[in-house]
Amino acid sequence: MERSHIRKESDRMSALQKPRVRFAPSPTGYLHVGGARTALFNWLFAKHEGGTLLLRVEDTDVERNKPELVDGILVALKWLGIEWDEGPFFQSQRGAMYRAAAERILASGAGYPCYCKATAYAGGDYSATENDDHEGEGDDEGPKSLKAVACPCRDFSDAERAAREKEGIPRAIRFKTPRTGVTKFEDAVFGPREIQNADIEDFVLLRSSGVPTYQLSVVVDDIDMRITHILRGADHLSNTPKQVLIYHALGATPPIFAHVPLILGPDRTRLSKRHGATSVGSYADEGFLPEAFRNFLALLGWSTGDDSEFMRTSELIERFQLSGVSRTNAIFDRAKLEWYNTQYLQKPPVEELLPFVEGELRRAGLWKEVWATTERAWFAHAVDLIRPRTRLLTDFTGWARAFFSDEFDYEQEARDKFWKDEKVPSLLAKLTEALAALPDWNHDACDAALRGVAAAEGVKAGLLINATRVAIVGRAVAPPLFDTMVVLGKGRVVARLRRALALLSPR
RNA sequence: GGCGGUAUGGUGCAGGGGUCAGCACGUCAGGUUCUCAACCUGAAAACCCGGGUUCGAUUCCCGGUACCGCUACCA
Repeated sequence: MERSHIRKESDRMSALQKPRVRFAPSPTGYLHVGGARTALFNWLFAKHEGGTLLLRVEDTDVERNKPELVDGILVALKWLGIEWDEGPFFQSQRGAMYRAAAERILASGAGYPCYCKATAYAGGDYSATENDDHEGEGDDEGPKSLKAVACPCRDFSDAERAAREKEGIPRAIRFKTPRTGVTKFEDAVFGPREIQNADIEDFVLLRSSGVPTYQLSVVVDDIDMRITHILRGADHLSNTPKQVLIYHALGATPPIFAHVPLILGPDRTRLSKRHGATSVGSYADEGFLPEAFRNFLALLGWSTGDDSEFMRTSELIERFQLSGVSRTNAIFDRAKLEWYNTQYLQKPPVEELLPFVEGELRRAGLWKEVWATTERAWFAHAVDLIRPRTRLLTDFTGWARAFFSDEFDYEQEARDKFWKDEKVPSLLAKLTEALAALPDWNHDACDAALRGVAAAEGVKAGLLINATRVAIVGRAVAPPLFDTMVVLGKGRVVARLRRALALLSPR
């Protein structure tokens, strides 16, 4: 795997070789929008280049990981339409490989055993002044007020080590970072990077428990899995030099890095629960379409260079390039997301939308099988009529519920607004008779019947139209009335008018 | 504190040594309509600050500031 000759071999073929990328979530929570965006970029890049996407679960931290969360992450990725070609692989099952790598580094002299009690020699404040950390966010504790200093074990003699081994003191393995020189690497987004080795501490590779740290396991896996490009959050930018050091210690050539800027909340702080929904699952539940979400996410930190905004997934894939990735953190703008959702609800052919509406109706327990078979045309027609006014899939079971069920409420504001005229009951009664007598049920016939009643009663058609809308769909806001009547059908319209009349004139 | 990164309207992105600094979302005001959405018209709204370099900087360089990240036997 980390054999350098194999590595060189693949480098020689790199021009012909398709990229291999990976998305490597850690199961410490649900899939959040930042992770989703990283996954999306990896996927778009792989698709664009005809490469391969791997999924790797980074679950080396026994304390923090919750295996039951893995499934939720996979489900969220699938919802997003991101499919991986290989994996998922679990780091928790690859321990032997990491331990072997750590031992190799130790043997080569690039690492050393550390017998300190875990974090025992950490000391000193980052700052005397900035200890203003507000508690309560739960997610990021950790000794952020402590600074690691050089470990004394680095300079132990063989005798000193032997003594501790004999005592049976647990041993971690640290990287012996050179005290001089610089470490360089290339980042496709941030450009060439160079940092002083003196600024890199002797980080731990293998915990005293024998479990590897992130720094070691990523590198070992990325080498083993022949990853060619690492696309990940910019929060890893400062860690990269450490990893480059490990690559070298293992005799491997580092891949190309591409760090993507972070996504922040509206207050420019790291996105967290306090900003509202941050998990992609919650957006699915709220009624967002995966393609809309993808389009929105893709343009967070990436652009085509021209002013393209609405791009179907195929176009995203076609146009995605690392060179278009921005270096500035982006803020998650829900209003824009909603705009994208309306676009995807309204622009594509109705057929594309049908499965999603079906799903929504099923969730609400309103789905009827005939809509998939004998009444499919009706269903498509209804959806097409409703969708110009929708922002979320849940609108289909929300304000548009009356199209799919006879059980619906009369919205209070709608009644107050359009039923308040005292002529409404008698108007609706006359209209009911007129409609019931109609031989043909179509847009123009309904239109003529209603306007006839309005004219005969000396009222504006709008008054009756609005009152009728409330009567048959229970809402002030709904599609044009006569179209609605046609979709609902004569029987239901008349029945609903009668029901409304009963409500209006209680005995 | 140290190290690193970033800085264009409220937001997401363009742009670039000389432009009326562009697009989109959002906002506001009109128009249209049977409600609402859509649609049409119009409006307000930005190059962080200070030094350089230059005939000329929003653009290039340096400093400051702000923000973000890393600084864990977390990832």
